[in-house]
Formats: sequence, C-alpha cells, structure tokens
Amino acid sequence: MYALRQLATLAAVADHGTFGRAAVALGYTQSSVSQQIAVLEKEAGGPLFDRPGGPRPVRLTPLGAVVLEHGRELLARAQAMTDAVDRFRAGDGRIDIGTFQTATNVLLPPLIRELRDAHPGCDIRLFEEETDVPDLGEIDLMFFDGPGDGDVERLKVLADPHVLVARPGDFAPGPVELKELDGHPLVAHPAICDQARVEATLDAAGIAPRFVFRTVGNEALLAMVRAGLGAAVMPRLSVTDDQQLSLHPLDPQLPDREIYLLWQAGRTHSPLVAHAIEIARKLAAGLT
Amino acid sequence: MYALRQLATLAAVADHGTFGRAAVALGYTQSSVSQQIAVLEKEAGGPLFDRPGGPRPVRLTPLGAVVLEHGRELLARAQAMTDAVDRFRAGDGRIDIGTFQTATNVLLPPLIRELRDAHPGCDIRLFEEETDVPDLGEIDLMFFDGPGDGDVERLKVLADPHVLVARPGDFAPGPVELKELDGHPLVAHPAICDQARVEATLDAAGIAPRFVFRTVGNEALLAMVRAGLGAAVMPRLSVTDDQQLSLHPLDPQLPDREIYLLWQAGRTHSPLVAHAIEIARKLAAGLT
DNA sequence: GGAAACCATCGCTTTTCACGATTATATTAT
DNA sequence: ATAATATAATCGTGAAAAGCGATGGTTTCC
Repeated sequence: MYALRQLATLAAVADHGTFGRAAVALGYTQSSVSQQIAVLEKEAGGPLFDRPGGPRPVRLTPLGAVVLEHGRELLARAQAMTDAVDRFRAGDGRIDIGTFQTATNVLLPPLIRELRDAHPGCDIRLFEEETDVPDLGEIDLMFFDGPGDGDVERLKVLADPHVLVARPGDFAPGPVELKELDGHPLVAHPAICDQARVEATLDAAGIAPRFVFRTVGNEALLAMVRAGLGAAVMPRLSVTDDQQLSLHPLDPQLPDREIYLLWQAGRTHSPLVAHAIEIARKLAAGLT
Repeated sequence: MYALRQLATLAAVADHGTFGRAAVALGYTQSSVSQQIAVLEKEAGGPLFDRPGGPRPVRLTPLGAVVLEHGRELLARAQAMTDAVDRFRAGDGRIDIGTFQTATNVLLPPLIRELRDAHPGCDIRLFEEETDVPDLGEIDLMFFDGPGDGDVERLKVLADPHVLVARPGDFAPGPVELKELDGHPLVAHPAICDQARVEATLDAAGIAPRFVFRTVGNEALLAMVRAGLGAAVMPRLSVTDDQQLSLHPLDPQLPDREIYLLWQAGRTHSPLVAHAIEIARKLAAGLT
C-alpha cells in the first residue's frame, strides 16, 4: 500500500529536480528522501528516476511518470479531504430536520434564520411528515408534539394552549366550560398525535362531543367552523385569527400541546446540529 | 497527513460494524484497529464513530461520514494507481517514435505490427520531422539517417545504397561512372541530412553536378526526372520503381545511406520501448 | 587534478506499529 | 440482582519503520 507521505516526496523531487532540494523543501534530510524514493521504487517494481550522477538533476522514468501522475491525483484528493473536514468543523455541512405544520410556521423561521447567518454554506433539509411515532433514524433533529420515547433526548420548545374556535355568537364571550362541549358538534384533526390526547382528556372527563368532520389541514378546519359545521378545539398557534371566528379559553384548561425538539441520545452531533440545538434552547427560553 | 492504511481500516469498520470484525477481516487485532481509528480521530479533530458500548455496533458520526466518503475515494484512486502500474509493467502505455519518410514506409510497418500484437493496449505516437539534428528530448525512439551524436545509443537498422535515377536511354544500362555526373543536371533534396553527405562525397571527388531543382518530396523528385529536368542520386528505398525510370548503380559506389534507431543513453525505458528496440534489432538482422 | 554537486548506504536513535493481556462498559440471559 | 457475553480502550512490550548524520562513490565543471 502506497503511503501519501512518500508520494508527496516523489512529487517534490519531480518538482525540484534533485533529492537534496526536495529534502530541503519538505524538511527532510537527503538520505530520508533517498530512502523514501527507494521504498516507492520497490513497491512500483522499478526505478522511478534516472540518476545521471554528478550535479545533474534526476529525471523521471516512464514508470515514474505513471506513479507521479496518479500520486498527484491522490495528493489532491487528500488535500480535498482535509479541506472538507475543516469546513465541516467550521460548521458547514448538512442538517436534516423533521418538522410539521406548527413547527414549520412558528419555530423554524427564526431557527433557520440564525443558523444560516452563522453558517452560510450549510445545507438544511426539512422532512415534513405526519406521524404518530417519531423516527429519528436518518434525521438529526425532529420537532414533535410530545416528549417522544425510546432512546431520545428532548427539549421542550413550546407549550401551546388549546382554545375553542367557534363562530361569534355561538358561545358567550370569554371562557367556555368543557362540559358545554358534551354532544356539541366539533370538527377536528384525525385522532392522532395531539388530537388523540385531547380526546382522551375529554373522554376521561366524561365529555363526548359529536365529531362531524375530520381533516388534517388547519385552514380547512377553520373554514368548516366559519361555515357553521361545528366548533373546533385547536392549539392556539394553529389558528390564524379572523373576525369570522371567536376564540374562547376552556375551563378547565386542557393540557397544553407541547412541542418538543427530539434527537437520538448518545449520538455525536455535527457542529451544525449542536448549534441548532443551542439556538432552539435560546428560542424556547424566549417563548415560555 | 492521512495514511491510506488507516483509511482502509476506517472503511472496514464502517462496513463490518465493529472494530473486532474489521480487525479479523484485515488481519489486524482489535487493539490495532482501535488505535488506528484513534489516530484518524486525532487527525480529524473529533470522533469518527459513536461507541454505544456493549455488544452494539459502532456508528459513524457525521464527521466520520465525511472522512469515510473522501477516504473511499482515496482508496479507489490508490487502487487505480497500482492497476496502472501493473498495466505499465505488463507493457501497456505510450511510446513516442520520431521517424521520416523512408523509415515510415519501410521500417515502421513491421515494427508497429509486431509491437501492437504484443501489446494491444499500447499507445504508439509518431512524430515526423525533417531535421538535421536529432532531438530526443521528449521522444523515446527516433529513426535518423546517420549515427547521431551526443549522449545517444544507436542501432544501425538499414544500409541503403545510392542509385542514379534517370530516364531510360539517358545513360547506358548498367553502372554509371561517378564522373559522368560532373556538370550533369540533377534534381535533389535540399542539402541536409543524407543529401549533404552525398554532395560532400561528390565534392571530395571533384565532381560538381549542376543542381537544377531541389525539393523535399521523393515523388516530386521522381516526377522531375520523368519530366526530363535531370537525373537524381537517391537512396534505393526512396525510389518507387517505374517503367519510365531506369536505375543505375554508381561506380564507385557512394557511401550507403545508413538509417539508425537512436535513443537517449542512460535513460530507463518502459517495457514497451525496450520491446520496440528488441524488435528493431531483430528487424535489422533480417535486413542486412 | 581538485572542487562541487549529486545520490547511496551505514549505523544509530526515535517513532510508529502491532500484538497480547487486561480493564471498563453496556446488553442480555438467568 | 447477577452472571454471561460482546464490545472498545488501554497498557506494556517487542518489532519494524522512519529519520538523521556521516561517509563513500560518481560525474561534471573549472
């Protein structure tokens, strides 16, 4: 197996013309250069330089030219490698973030903004999936509306209170008691993630609303409310305010929808990911 | 400077999942693999693998992925290099040959034929130059109509006798005495190379033909002879025979035009060049 | 013929490499 | 809980390689 150090010496000899000058350029002694070339020649199976003797410069043999050509290529790749490592350590590189609607709209913009400012060369990829089980397999960070489970570290980023969304006039202004929802027509998300927890809480309180429509889109739900299909219990940040809608706190309050940032425990992060977590931590502090 | 051996170990660990299995695959011990990875990690400035501990496989860190990606590239290039060296030693590669008209027509075809048969992958480049001074700077072998000079090794390939070319009837059939050419109109090559030697010989014998036309092309000269412009003294192999031409030996004979194969002395040859010289040697033996 | 500019080689020291044995750690089975 | 198991890290030792300085041998130039 060729050694890069020896190939660098070969290139230096080819550049400088003599073993001695190459040695000076590289900080070796002439004898070391002589031995390094000897090793290469043994490995290549023939002389790489013709040594005319006397004060004349050595000259590449055809075999030497072959080895040198490939050697330079190798050295360039090696340099590219150290450059890539340096860039990586400086924070460039890639970060993959899993996210979902509310996180995308509320949390990601300031996070990505700050991350890009600090690392202009970085490559941020977003993966938006509606899922009940967080999958951190190939993803660095993931926003999730729950603490997740398994071998995961977490950061609670946001606690989003649930509100009742209705048409103005359907309820008296101000808080609405939970039990008023018993039998009331509601539109809602499919019963996964946060919605599943909401319904479990209502169920535990013996309250059974009448779910008249389910869909995944926030805007679609709000449109249904405006159309009078029913009210909706939604996290505050999922609601884009509107004069055709009135928002009511619930009494008693439902548990907040908690948004966490999750990452696989025990995994070494790139500087980019580490920085993203720091930013998220700062962001979370500002939001609570 | 990264070492290829360690990068190969890195790749093996990534492939096999654990240090121990990589060690088995490469014929190292586990501790050696551990140390090699440690060296790489020191060089890269951070861990390349997460070690979950226990019987679980190690896992590349993002930094490790960067190093591995470039490392594999390097290893592939190194393999390409050893392959190239092997091909070279097997006789592939390039050979540059300097030549000229007669050599191209007479000597090169069998030479190249045999060379290509032996080394189908080789790259033969011809450089056709009319020159008085052989320049072997960047050329492996050179045909030249003289022994050359300087730091050169040579092989006499061919001795080509000079003949007088005239229109039938201009001279009596059979040998022509040199002195008959004194004052006779001749067409000839420019007075370089072999032609210079021919004229020097005539001059030494006190014979001064009348040169009525000079040009470099053999066919052009013969056409002039046919047209009755004059006779020509040419090497036999430069003449393509013809019923409109009659060839006469000269009396006394002029020194043969000698064609040599030249190469720079003390230069290590590629197997291809060495083989070409061998073939030429055999060829020369068959031609004399 | 001597000086100068080369490369090769030798003996020695330092560094690196590899190994085996041991230790530490985390999972899995009991 | 405890033992068994599978893993990586570490330590000490011996071997190999690398590097250095000195020396010797060539060739060219003056």
